Parts: sequence; structure tokens; C-alpha cells
Amino acid sequence: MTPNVPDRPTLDGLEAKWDAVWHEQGTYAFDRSASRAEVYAIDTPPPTVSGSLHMGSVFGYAQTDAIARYQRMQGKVLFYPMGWDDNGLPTERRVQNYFGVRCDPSLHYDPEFTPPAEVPKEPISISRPNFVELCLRLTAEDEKAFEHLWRTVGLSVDWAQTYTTIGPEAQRASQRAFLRNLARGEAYAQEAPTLWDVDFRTAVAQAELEDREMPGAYHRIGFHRGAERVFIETTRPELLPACVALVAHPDDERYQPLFGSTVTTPLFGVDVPVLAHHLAEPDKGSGIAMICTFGDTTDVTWWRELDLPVRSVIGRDGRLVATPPDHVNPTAYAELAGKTTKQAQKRVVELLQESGDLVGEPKPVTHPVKFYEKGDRPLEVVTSRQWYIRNGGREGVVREELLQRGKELAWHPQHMKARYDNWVSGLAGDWLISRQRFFGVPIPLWYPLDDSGEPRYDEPLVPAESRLPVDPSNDVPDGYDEAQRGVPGGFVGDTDIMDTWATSSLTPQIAGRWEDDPDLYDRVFPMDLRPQGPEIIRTWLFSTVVRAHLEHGVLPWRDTTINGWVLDPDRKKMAKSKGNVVTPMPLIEEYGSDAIRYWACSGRPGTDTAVDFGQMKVGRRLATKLLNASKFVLGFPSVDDGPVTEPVDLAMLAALAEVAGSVTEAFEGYDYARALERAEAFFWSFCDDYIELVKGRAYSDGPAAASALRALRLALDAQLRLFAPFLAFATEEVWSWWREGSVHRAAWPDAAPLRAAAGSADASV
RNA sequence: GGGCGAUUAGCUCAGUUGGUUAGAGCGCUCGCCUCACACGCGAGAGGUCACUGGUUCGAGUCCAGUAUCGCCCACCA
Repeated sequence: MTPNVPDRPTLDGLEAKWDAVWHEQGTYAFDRSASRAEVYAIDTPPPTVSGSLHMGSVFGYAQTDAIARYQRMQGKVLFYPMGWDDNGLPTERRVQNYFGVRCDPSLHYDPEFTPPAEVPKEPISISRPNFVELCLRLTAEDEKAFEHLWRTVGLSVDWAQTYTTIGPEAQRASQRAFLRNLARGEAYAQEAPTLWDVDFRTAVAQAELEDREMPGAYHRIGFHRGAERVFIETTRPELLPACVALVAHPDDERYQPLFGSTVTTPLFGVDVPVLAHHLAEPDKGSGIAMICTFGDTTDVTWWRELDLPVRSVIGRDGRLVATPPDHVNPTAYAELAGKTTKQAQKRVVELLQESGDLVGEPKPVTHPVKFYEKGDRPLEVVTSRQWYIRNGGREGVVREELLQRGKELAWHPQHMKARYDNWVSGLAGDWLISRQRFFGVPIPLWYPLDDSGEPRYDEPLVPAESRLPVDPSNDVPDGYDEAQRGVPGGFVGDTDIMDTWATSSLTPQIAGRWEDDPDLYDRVFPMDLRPQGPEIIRTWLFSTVVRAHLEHGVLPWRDTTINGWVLDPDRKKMAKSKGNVVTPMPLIEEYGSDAIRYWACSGRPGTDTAVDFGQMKVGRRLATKLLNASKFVLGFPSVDDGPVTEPVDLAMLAALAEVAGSVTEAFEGYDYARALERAEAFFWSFCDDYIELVKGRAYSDGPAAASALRALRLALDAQLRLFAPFLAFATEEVWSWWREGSVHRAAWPDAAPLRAAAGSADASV
């Protein structure tokens, strides 16, 4: 066809133009007639829908898109869905602030409720269904904005294949998987000490913890032993009424004489045993520690292994409970009841000073304290009934199996596997999946109530899979009716929801419509690729491996690419709290999507990369150059398909063949950055050297001119396709000037035909 | 305390089985509106390859150790 080249090619407006065309022509639509062997399936990370996407997301997703486009051009049928992770705490928090509301599950649904136009000073209490409505409303708006950004960036996602983690399909899959875990004994409930966020009033899992350095102080406190004193040091004197024992190392000669005897707590007058345990460290504090129920996870270990009683004083609201534990002097305790831990600590210290049991002044220290990663106050340990899924945290056999899965998985880059091994090896317990929150997938169970109205937790009422998804607070178990809810002899629904990871650990199954559409599922599962960030190896990657291992006995995907972290222009970690977050849209408008994609794809796999406006400028120049060089090549009259004859032309084609080979090789190893670098290096030399060299000849007539024109077109054609995964818009624009269809559905440039055209030419000429 | 990664020109980074004078882009200096492109073209300056040893005919590249930075994990009295 006769090329239709614009007089002044421009990058401006290409995003909207080609997004519309791709959408209309279904360029990236999944072809579900393809067999599993023909499909390349990507388990795309569902971004958290809470506000806006940042450059870190664009970075990783653009890299994945380059891989996706490469695979598509290699002839694979891409299953490339997109999910939105909208359930869970981030959305709840955003809804609370955005609308000025708070969820109170004891309230009933108010169909008339609409949030006030202005955020009220005092949050309005609304029912759980009203709250969930607002969550859905806000996430729907965000998801529209997210899709718009992704389409502008040019992700070649099939937008007909989207899901949300709060949607009915995701709920059905999570509940089904949970029920199957339950049936196989992999899910279980347990009343146990649990890390608890006192502000969010929910249990949290090991994977969601982080340490923060906090100021504290060692308080040296004397326990009574007749007329003697035994001194311990603690940072949490307010837990003195919760003390159940003292503990020292079995080899510690200072305390060996005390083992087996009892001492009395100051102020509260409780007799507690002095015990030996290997976890006690002789060189920490005074070498002897008080065990409280519960100050930290070590206390839990001691409590369990030494078979100690419980004296809980911290309530779920983070305040000291009203009634003192057994044996605790009620008069002394009354001073503390109802106080926050901070207030209680202050008061206990005053009382200890008055009684003379505190030695000297508290010694200030800075020490790491466990926080919920989204929380504001230190976690407490409270006893509660929670659901767990076995993940090898307690059983060596399962742990070994999961480590083995980690070995089967192909990691890119390889060293990221160490983080997985590290995490799995360090698991301290099973996966706590229940949350005492509102916007999530309900635990799909009810419990019968006995004659006194107490739930029989050991006999849960399980829904048939055909009924899923269910909401036990609205739906009724088979064999009961609504009137029996909460009545002795009736039933009660489980009020907990699942942790968001309990749903997103099933993204391959959700996207593949597990059990809902077995025909589709068989064509896409297990998937080929899991691309994701390094910080969620311990959560998303690991939990997905756990679910697939337990349910299907396979790895959920063959390869995983772990992208690097995005740093701000000054190479600092970007964080909302630091106010240095760079938002993508303004940059896309300034540099164009191809430039942003270029920047993202020039970051090596797994390598932390700064937001670099220089790289974006370079990317934009590359895209512009591609338009102009193409205009030059296509400006010449078309010649027939005869042979390329001139040595320089042949050498150029030979070099291009080599480049095509190495770009392909790089992509096969998931090294999109190297692929881009190779293609780019050739292109600039093609423009600056080869084109300049043959320009004069190309303008002339005769066989030598024809050879140049043929070589130019061959080279342009191949290079457009080599760049298509990166410069998705500019390559498509040029392709449309002279070719049919989309460059993104064209075949990947094989080195062989170029080499054939080059004959025996030497690339180094 | 354990693990992983990084350390190459002012800046951002390549450098794949160890092999001739260490590369690119940005920035900088100088010269060019040469009919595809001034978002361009040409020329140039700029480096003890973190440090210390070792292996080798030969090390930015392999080995050991040290330092600094970053990340992950850890029972935090």
C-alpha cells in the first residue's frame, strides 16, 4: 500500500487515539478458543483501590506490559486480566474520612441514608449494609479512574476480563476455597492470644506486622520473697497485675536457687512461681523477666510452654479491664481500671515509687515495638477466637513442601527467592485470616445455639457451595428460618470477615473463574507469570502459593518477576507520609506514555529505580526519532520486493539480524531492560550512521538505490516490531501509515529472515 | 543477631562464561537551522571500576575479608 505519512508526525494525542482503536477492534481481547498450550496467562496484581495510583505502580505494570506484548507477538494468546483490590481496611478508612461516617454493626439498614454534602465534625454512625454501600460507591469511582490511567499508559489488558476482590465472583471463590480448607482440616478456629490493634479493634496477621523504634524505659522493680527482693526490669510496668511468673535461664547461677519457689508481686500481692526457660537471656536487664499475659509474643511462648494461668488486664479497646484478674488485690487494681496503657503505666510507677518497690529512676531506652503496618498504636496481645489456615507456620512438613514450591518457581531475578525462603523459614504460626471488620468477604459459617443461647463453635453450619456467596448476617443456614436467629436452639452467623489476602491469594482462581467456568479455567490455570513488587512476597506471593498448593497441589504459576522499588527523584523511598509521592498523570501529559514506558522499562528487573525525568525525556526523544526516521524511510517511493545487493545494506541487515536475536534472547529471560537497550543502541546507529551513509544513494536512481530502499524498509519493519513492546503508541502510529492491522498483533521479528536477506554479509562492515 | 542486594565518569546506569587503549545517555564545552528530525546533527573534555589481600600470563569481571548504603527477617524483659 502507499504509505500515508503525515507532514509533521507528532506523539501528541496518540494515547487517546490508539486506546480507542484497540478497544474498538478488540486488539487485546482474549481468544477463549485457544488451548492451554497456546495461552500465556498473567496473574496481574490487583492494585489497592484507595485513592490514586503512583509511579511505583506504573513502573511495575509497564514492565509487565512489555513482556505481555512480546509474548503476544510471539504468537501466544494472552490472558491478561486486571483486578481491583477494593475490599479491606484501606477502603474502610478512606470511606470513613471521605464521607465522615463510622460503621456500627448493631444498627439496622437505613435505605434513606445519604451521606451529607460536607464531612461532619463528628462521624455519623451507620449500619454495616449502609457502610458497605458507601465503600462500593467510592471504589467504583476510583476503579474508573484507575482504568483510565492504565489505558492511557497503554497496558494491553483485556478490559473485558476484570474483577474486584469484593465482587460476587471473588467472594464465591474465597468462600469456596475456605470451605474446602475447612473440610480438609486446613482451616481451623482457635481461642488463643492474638496480636490485636486496639484502634481498628481487629486481629492482625504476622505478615502485616512491622517494627517501629519507640522510646520506652526500663523500670527496675522488686518482687517480694519474704524480706528479700528479686529485681526484674521491664518496659511495661502497667502489666504488673498481669504477671503470672518470673523466668530466668536454666543455666543462670544467680537465679538457680530460686527456681521452684514463689515470689510476690509488689502492689498487687499475687504469688507467682520463679521458673526456668531457655529463651530467658541472662544478659538482658537483670537476667530475670516477668511473664505477663500478655506483653509480647515471647510471653505467649512462655505462657504456653510453661503451662501458666491467664491474668488478662488489657481489653480490646486498649484500656485496662474493669475487673481485676484472680488473686490480684482489688483495691490496688481499682486505681488502674479503665485507664489506657499509658495512663496506667504512669499510675503504676507512682504507686511503686510510693511503696518503695521501684528502684531508682526509669532508664530511658529506644526499642522496637510491633505495630500493625497500617496502625497508629502498638499492638497488644489479647485472647480471642480466630480462624487460621495452615501455612507451615506450625508444621515442618508443610513448611518443607512450601519451600519446595519456592524452588520450583522460576524467580526473576533469581535472588528474590531468598526473601521467600527467609519468610517461610521464619513463620511463627499459622495464617490468621479472620478480621473483626466490615468491608470484606464474610466467613461463610453459622453456629447452632444451645438451649442457653451459647454458640456451639465446634459444630459450624456450612452452606452448600451452590449457595455461595453467602453473608451469614443476612442469609439463613439450611434447615433454619430467620426467626431463629439469635434465639436459644436457633443459630447465629459468624460476624468476622476474611483478611484481604485470603481473597487476593486466589487471584489466579478468581480471574480464571474457577468452578464457575471450568472451560475457561482449564485454558488458563496454572498461569504463566506472576509479576509483583518485592514488598509483598511474604503476603501476596506466599499466600497464593499456599492456596494453590493446598487446593490444587500445584504451583499457581511457572515464573515470577519481582520489580524494583521506585524512589523519588532524590533516590528516597516514596511514601505518602513524606509527601514526596509523584503522581503519574501530569508526567504522562508532559512526556507522553511511550516516554513513561521507556523510563519504566529501562529499570533493570528487580532493581530500585528513581523517578528520572531525564530518562523520560530520552524516551520521548526516542519515540519522536522513530516517527521522523519512519517518515524519512516511507517518504521514498515503494519499490518491488527484489534483492538487497549493496554490501553496506547487507551488512546493516546482518547486524539487525544479530540484534533481533539478542533482543529475543533477553525477552526470553524476562530481561525487558536489556531488550530495550539492544534495540535502542541499534536504532540510533541505524539513524546516525546507516541512514546518513545511504541517503545520497537512496535519492538517486537505479539498482543501487533500489537496494537501499528495500533495506530501509526491511529494517524499519523489523525495528517497529522490536520497539512495539515498549513504545506501544509510536510504533502503532507508524505501522498504521503503511501496514494493515496492528503492530501489536504482528509477528515478532525473527532473526532468520533478516539473516537470509543479508546473505553471507559481515555485520561489522 | 541472621539473610539479600548495591558500591564503575558530576548525575542515572551498561559492562553475560576473566583477555587488546573501561562504555552509553544526561549534564558540560565547541561547531552546525546539512531538503526525516533543532525533541536534531557532528566534535570534545571527564574514571586510582568503594577499600585490602589472594588466584592468574592477564581481574571492573573469580575468591576471602573490610567499609558504606539500601531492603527483608528476628523472642522487642
